Amino acid sequence: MTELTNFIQAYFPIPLNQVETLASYFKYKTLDKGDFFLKSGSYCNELSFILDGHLRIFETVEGREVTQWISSRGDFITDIASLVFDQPGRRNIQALKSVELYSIYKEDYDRLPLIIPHWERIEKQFLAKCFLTLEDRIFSFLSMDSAQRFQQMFAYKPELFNEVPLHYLASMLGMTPETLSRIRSKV
Amino acid sequence: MTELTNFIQAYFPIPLNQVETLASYFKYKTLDKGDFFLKSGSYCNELSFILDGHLRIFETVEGREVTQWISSRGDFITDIASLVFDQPGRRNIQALKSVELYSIYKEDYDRLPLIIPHWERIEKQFLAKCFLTLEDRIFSFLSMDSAQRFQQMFAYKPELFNEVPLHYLASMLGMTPETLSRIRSKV
DNA sequence: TGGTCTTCTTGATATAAATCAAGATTTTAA
DNA sequence: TTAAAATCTTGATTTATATCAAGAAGACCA
Repeated sequence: MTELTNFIQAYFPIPLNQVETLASYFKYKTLDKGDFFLKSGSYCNELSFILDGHLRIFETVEGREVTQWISSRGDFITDIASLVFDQPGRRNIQALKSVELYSIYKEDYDRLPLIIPHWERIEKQFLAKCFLTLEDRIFSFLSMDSAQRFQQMFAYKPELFNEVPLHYLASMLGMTPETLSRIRSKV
Repeated sequence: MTELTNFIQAYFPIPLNQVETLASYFKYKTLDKGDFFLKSGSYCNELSFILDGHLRIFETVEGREVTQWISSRGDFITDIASLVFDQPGRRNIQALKSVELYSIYKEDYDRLPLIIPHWERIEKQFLAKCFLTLEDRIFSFLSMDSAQRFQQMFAYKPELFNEVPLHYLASMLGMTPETLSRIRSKV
């Protein structure tokens, strides 16, 4: 369980004893390659922490799959529309390899404000950080060409490019697999 | 002041008497055309509500201005990095016409959790909604061409296209003014 | 009022990236 | 172990969009 507590500490600025308390609500589980963490339209009733493996967030648009993001070891994964607003999940989330997770389920998650002091504030700050990250990603589409977006992503998460089929990464970067291949061959 | 309370009610699900309390912290101010609400690198110490006019959020990249977003009547405006994390503002925010605002300043803003019950939760939900909006915008760059992005934006905020110079909108949509002009001429 | 600046459009051309196609390599599964 | 499927690359071609250029219309101002 120590790995989980380390990750929690990295994300949430709370005292050590509360880290332990928070960690105690998370339950270990695994997904096999191809399993769905969430299917679009279903409810997502968990917030999960990825211990190992990759989860692809995607949607099918006019017959082709558009990959929004790939989450990996050290990332949290959930569907905000479900978890925060009790709405149907907006995207598919599928394991690209076998995945190890620690999950807190909605029943426990909803009681965290009563258990962890200032939980709502901590969560607000967590969401604010996500907001800044998404803003930067939008800005990258407004200001960079394909090669620059590749370089930025490669600098940010180099291991992805070994561990995940490249056509998913191409989609996530807003380009075709052929374009990504040609960009890579020039470096 | 009733307009402000209406807008607050639309955004924040709190009882009427608290709406009044919250509204009492906001101060009216105006900006002239061309004035900066925020300059990149400076601290933004206010959360503001736009009563009238348009504010353009942009950054200069390699000599050219990239417009990230244009906020209008009914929108909130601030810099999250400053307001939440006390960091320098990330973008320029400039009035495109004369603008009327109601602003709450950081000193008061920071005390809201003590004044408005469940304020942190309300704010968390507000940020979660922003998160979903930004996600959708990212998805539009992954799945749509220029004409589709134009149509989506035109359906969402048609009045913008009368009231704001089109080259700013083009930049915000990730295309050149010429491309936007040609797309428009086909409709 | 006239003149300058900004905005917007339109045409010609260039460029980035998509599409189509095929082959090579690797992975998966029977 | 082998066949099938998935992945990745490379080349040829097409398409979407950017760039360059010029002119028209409107806004702003001295």
